Amino acid sequence: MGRVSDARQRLIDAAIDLIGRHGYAGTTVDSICDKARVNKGSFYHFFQSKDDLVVAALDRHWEDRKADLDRLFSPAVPPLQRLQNYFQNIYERQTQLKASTGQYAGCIYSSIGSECIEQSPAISRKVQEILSTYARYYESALRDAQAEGLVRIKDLPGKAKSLFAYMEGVLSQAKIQDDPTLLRDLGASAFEFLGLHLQRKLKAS
Amino acid sequence: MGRVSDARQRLIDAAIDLIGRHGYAGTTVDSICDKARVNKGSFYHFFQSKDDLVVAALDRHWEDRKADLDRLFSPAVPPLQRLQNYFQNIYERQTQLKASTGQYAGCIYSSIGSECIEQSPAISRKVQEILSTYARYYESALRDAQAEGLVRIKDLPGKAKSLFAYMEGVLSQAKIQDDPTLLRDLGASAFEFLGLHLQRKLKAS
DNA sequence: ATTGCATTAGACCGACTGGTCAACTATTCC
DNA sequence: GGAATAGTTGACCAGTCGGTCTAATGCAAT
Repeated sequence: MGRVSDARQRLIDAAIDLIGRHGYAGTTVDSICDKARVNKGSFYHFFQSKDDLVVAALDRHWEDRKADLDRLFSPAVPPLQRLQNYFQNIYERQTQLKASTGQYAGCIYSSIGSECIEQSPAISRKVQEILSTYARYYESALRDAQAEGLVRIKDLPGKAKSLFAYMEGVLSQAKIQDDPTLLRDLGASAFEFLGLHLQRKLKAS
Repeated sequence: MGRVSDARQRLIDAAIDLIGRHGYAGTTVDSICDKARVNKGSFYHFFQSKDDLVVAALDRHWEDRKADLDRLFSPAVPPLQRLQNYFQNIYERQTQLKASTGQYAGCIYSSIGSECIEQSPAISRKVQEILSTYARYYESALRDAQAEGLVRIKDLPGKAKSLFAYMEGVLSQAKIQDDPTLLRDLGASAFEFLGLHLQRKLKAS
């Protein structure tokens, strides 16, 4: 019953784009409405508040990203190959985003998270939830690699968190310094972090 | 001639604290004035704009931090020891900030930087300047370590940038996830990243 | 003591903030 | 075709934003 509309989706898409570029506080409800070609009243028909929209946008962004990760981290792929493909994917994603928006996007979860702690509990919780789910992909791949004797890691969950933090750091620095080299070498550096050298060990597996 | 005042300094201190917690856009000129017990008129007597204050605050923050770094990265200290002391210093700093403000502060340069690119060129430039100066400490220590045969690194500037990005990532994730473990293990993890194991190799140097 | 100037004070500005509201319109189901 | 319902519209709100302005104030050097 009633009419149907994709305004909700348009608002979410606009929010992801704008917040990715200008941050949470730097993005206004009006600017989101403008970009989505939606009136203020419609915004508050679909969302209770700005924070509500941001949480929905995070959910939606993660839904999309998760589909990629599920493919890249498929157990059908050898564990170290998963990581290599994944880091390659990050490089390609960021390169593409830079081409279309003019700058590296970094990680939207971390960007929003570091801005919103102490300001919006709802957003913080969502970001924390996404980031810890995200990091589990690392842990799983490393555990499989360990089981196959490809790596020797003492504190496996710790190493997974470290590697994840490294990836986040690279994304952040690439964005701030507008530097592609860190992103390009992300995979190779990550493998060194694991005590591996890309060419030799990967061929062996 | 005329009176003297420390209002300028109070404004900078207040800005560092507030921006560290709520970000650039999330910190208002009024809130800075309130915290510094300074009136709006005085603010604009000392600074041309909000951005002007932020740049001054970044300068001031870096001035203080630089003094610490100069001590920690003194050539009088063995190069790997410099890094160990430095990572320990980060852990202590963040722990202390968490105790006094209730949360890990992360890196104020990266936080502001990732928020202000595309919004404020002046602030972006300042952040980029500070971050690249900062990373030189890493490069210098690694070069000295290499010269003493303590590490074997092919792309030394690249490795320095990677290690720096790792540190930034750890700070960011520690802040968002409110997780002390990453910070505690930062030094040990960094040495693994360099292909070293803390206890053994450090004793050898 | 006076004068000159750095500083202080806070009312004020227009633009914009997140959010509300009531009237209106189109669609879908019966 | 007529309810019932989902979505649209844009004027409006109180509060806040970064920033301006003029008058007052007090210290420092003469």
